[in-house]
Amino acid sequence: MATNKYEEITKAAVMLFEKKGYHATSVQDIADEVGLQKGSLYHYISSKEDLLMQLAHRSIQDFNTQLEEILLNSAMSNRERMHRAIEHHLQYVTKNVQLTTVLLREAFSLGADQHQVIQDLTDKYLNLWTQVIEQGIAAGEFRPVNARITALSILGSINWVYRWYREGGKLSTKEISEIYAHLFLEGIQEK
Amino acid sequence: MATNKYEEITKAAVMLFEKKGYHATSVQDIADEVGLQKGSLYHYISSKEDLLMQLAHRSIQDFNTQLEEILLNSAMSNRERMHRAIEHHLQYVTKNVQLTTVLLREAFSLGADQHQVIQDLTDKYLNLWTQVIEQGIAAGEFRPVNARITALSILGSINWVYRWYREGGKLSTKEISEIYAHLFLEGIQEK
Amino acid sequence: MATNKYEEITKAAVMLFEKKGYHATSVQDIADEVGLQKGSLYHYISSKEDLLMQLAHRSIQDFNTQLEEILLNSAMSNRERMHRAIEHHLQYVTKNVQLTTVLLREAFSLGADQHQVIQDLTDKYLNLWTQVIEQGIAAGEFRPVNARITALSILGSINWVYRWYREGGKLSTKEISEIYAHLFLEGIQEK
Amino acid sequence: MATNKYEEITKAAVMLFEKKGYHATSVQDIADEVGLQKGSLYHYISSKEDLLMQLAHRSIQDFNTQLEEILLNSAMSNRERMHRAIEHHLQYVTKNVQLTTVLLREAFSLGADQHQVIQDLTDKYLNLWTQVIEQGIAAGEFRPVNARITALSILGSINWVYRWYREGGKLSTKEISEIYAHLFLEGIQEK
DNA sequence: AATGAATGAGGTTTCATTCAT
DNA sequence: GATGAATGAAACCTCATTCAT
Repeated sequence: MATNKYEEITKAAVMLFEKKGYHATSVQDIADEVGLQKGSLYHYISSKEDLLMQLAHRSIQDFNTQLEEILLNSAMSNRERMHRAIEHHLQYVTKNVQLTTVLLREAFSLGADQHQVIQDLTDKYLNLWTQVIEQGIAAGEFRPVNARITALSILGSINWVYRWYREGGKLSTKEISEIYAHLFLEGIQEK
Repeated sequence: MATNKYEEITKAAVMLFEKKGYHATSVQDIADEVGLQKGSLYHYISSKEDLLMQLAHRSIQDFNTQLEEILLNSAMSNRERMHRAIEHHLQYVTKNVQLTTVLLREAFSLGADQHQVIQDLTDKYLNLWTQVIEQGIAAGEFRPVNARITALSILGSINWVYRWYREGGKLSTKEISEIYAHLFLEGIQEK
Repeated sequence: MATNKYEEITKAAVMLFEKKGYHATSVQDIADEVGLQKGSLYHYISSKEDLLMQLAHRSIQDFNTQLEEILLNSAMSNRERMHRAIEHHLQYVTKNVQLTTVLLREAFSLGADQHQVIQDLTDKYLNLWTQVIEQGIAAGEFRPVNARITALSILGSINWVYRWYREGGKLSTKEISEIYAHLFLEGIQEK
Repeated sequence: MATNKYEEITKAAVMLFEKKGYHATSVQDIADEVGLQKGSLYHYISSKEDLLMQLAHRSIQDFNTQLEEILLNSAMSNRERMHRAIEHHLQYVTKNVQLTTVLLREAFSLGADQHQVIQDLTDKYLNLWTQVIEQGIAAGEFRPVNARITALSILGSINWVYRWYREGGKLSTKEISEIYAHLFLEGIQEK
């Protein structure tokens, strides 16, 4: 099914990094998983850390691309944008729990330079969210909240999902999205 | 200055685990930090992992104790309880960022058994939050939301704070609390 | 000269375990002996203990195989069998003093599980000897002695040889065998 | 019951050395056993190795003393001497299995110098046995066997008993002695 | 006599990576 | 492209011993 060996290695790494953690996964483990010798892996990857980097990078890029698309759609209100952003984020997390876990839990293990690259892309993602909120406030759709803190709080909330979501649970991704969207838009207080 | 060597070791470990991560911190690093030989550390700790365990355990216990106190206070409405719980949680996180980081980021590095102990305490904490929400719903204070998912979303949000909070930032802990409390209670939507 | 690195390691280990003892021999010592880095040894062995296990196992297996062959030879009287068994045992001990020493002196250093495996094979060997004696009694060739104790006493005696035998001594293995065989068959008493 | 602390330590060491082996027994283990701190032990012993030395020394001295007494008894025939020597040796082994084990299994762990001291006393013991046999041959009581090899074979046999003897077994020490004495004097062959 | 903190050397093992074949 | 031998640094931990109190 794997179109090529690198993809295979990548999949094995995601799976193992998620299951055992980056540090606890040895290059040997990955080699075993794809049926190669340890040494042979190095025809495809330049280092274990680089493998992690590629994965984290791919994941955060996906998040950014996805959010940019939503923002570029001029037909939506900011309320709708927010709703869609939450929905897409959660969809990505739940459809790619392992990869998301690698990004959110393991990227910290990267060396300072590489980590900074991921950090910058993460900041960019945060900024896009902040922007949606600011636009919503400007348009009178949202209350005049602190946009950055609010973005951080929403993102923290929906990122956290990788920690508890398991496929085949009671609620569909769609249902979870609705709960989250409603929560952030309306709050829990009875009016 | 240190009243007790074990506390000193504990502090060094928290600091190093937060800065470099558990795996990247060697026993040598800790020994250097407290001015002991590597071997001498083992008069105080039984293993590096146990050191991590003690720290994580202490932290999650603190969280639980704190929340239980709020719940036992019968004079409050559930709305007030929620508000106070958010405030206390954030206060703990911001006053103990390093320790909280060790709990939330590094506990995963514990062996299965130890990790389960922490997990169980964490679940207990989640259940206490869920309980507040359920009581609020029963009392007509909150909308009839899915209590567990809502608890998870709020907790994820306020836990995430360890990832971006830095002492001396623009906002005080109190102000951050207000933003979070308002968000979860009222939502961001303009009425 | 070595056809195979693992054999080389094995030989070095036998030599060192015999000379210095298992505990006093470090993995470093073995590595030095074969001209490898400490870490490189682990391409060939899974642990120092396993190395000991392999050696002990090989040795006791040899003993068993050898004795079984004698027992399967139906052409012999039990007196002849006993004589041959003593001779072969002594021949193995004197031709493989180092390996025998590892088996008899160091197997105790194995962990409980591994040690039990060796113990079971040793018991099996004892049982084969007991069997020869019992058959000899049944056939009227031997006096009606306690077969098990007698087997233990003979085995103790010929095992002990590893403690004093040195190549190039006054007596040949053959001569030593004759002395032992005569002793156990006839006793020392003048008739 | 212990008349003094040193005796207590000595007993603990014998027990532990026998159970776990000299190397696997830590000074901590011994301290725990007698209810002292590790450091406090050194008021009584000069080193762990010295402790082993004292025990081995005591044991081999006992063997020698015992045998010398038998030899000094001029009233006995050499046949009787041999019988008594076997009986006393076995009695010592079975009454002091732990201590005998320490002598026979662990003395090898002593440093070269100390080990030589034990070796010399052991050689002396062997010589006493050889002497009995030689006297018996000279007196026409024994066949003209190789006295040293015969002594080694008998000693090996009765030393080996520490490997399988367990208190409360089917046979009494007396019965075991008879079997051994008979074996070496008469052999197993039916006349 | 007893403590317990501290040492420092040494032990086994793991592991990412390289490279000749 | 694949192997697998080899590296060498670093990891965690143990332990006999010392010594000031």
